[in-house]
Amino acid sequence: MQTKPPSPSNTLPRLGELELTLLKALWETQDQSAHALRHGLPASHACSLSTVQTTLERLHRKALVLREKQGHAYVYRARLGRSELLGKLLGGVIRQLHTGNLAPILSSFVDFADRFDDDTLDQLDELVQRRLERRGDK
Amino acid sequence: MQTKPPSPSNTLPRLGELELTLLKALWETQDQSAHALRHGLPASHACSLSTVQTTLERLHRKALVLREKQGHAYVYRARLGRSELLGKLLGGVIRQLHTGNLAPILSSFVDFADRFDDDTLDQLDELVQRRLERRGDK
DNA sequence: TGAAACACCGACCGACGATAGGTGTTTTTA
DNA sequence: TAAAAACACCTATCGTCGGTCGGTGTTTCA
Repeated sequence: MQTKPPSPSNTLPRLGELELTLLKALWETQDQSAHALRHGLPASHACSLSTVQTTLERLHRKALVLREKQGHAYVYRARLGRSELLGKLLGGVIRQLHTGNLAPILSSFVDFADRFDDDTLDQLDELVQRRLERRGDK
Repeated sequence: MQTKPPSPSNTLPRLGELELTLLKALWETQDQSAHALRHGLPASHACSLSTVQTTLERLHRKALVLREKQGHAYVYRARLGRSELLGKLLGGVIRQLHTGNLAPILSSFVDFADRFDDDTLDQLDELVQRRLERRGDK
């Protein structure tokens, strides 16, 4: 019946649907107010201003958005770019499952890329090559 | 005050700490009973047999483990390998964040690989090459 | 046949995301 | 300048989920 220190360890910053929607909106257009964000919401996520504000508050606590008083209202801005966040999340998932060597992870990802789309694997190849070259320069 | 159909859409099968621990144990040794699993638990996760059973039950509902009656007790087995699960989870995260084109995601991943370790990028290159070759065969 | 092992049910807790009303302060406007 | 609009901020409720067990009934076995 005892509740153990409720696992703060393993969890990666969980993102809800509205949080994600707002982040995406901020990636589209930086520096938006809660009001503006609310009106940019797809009809499927319509909700009150309060809800948007609370959610932005949470995002702020999670250090995923920055905000600044502009007049008497806040203006929000994503703190991480989409790719940076993605990197963080991928890292989180990977850290949960990897066991010392990364090979299975890399393999999974290549699998994923290959399955996703016909030329995704080529894109990946391209990126890796460029990265390898750049590294050679240093 | 209305609660909207609480987002069944975007979420990927969230995994708790104990769930993950049990899965890992099953990857180490297939076909274990709840009892055996319980005793294989690291001291930091010690808990009652009921807890292990409930958690396995959830894992079973999530289709992450298979089970089979052996005598009158169940014997559990991971349904997905570690890499398969990882692929699923990665796919989930990616699907949450991608916006039509995968380029930023691939780029993030290459970044990640490059930062992780000195030869991870080479490993990745190796895997991509092999995959490209295999594809050429077909 | 009695004890041990186990599945199954139900219960409770804390965390978290979504949702929103109310209050008070600031800004704008008529 | 006084009323109205826009906001931040606080608080509260709800649903879901993972973790944690106890109790009860059934199966197995010594």
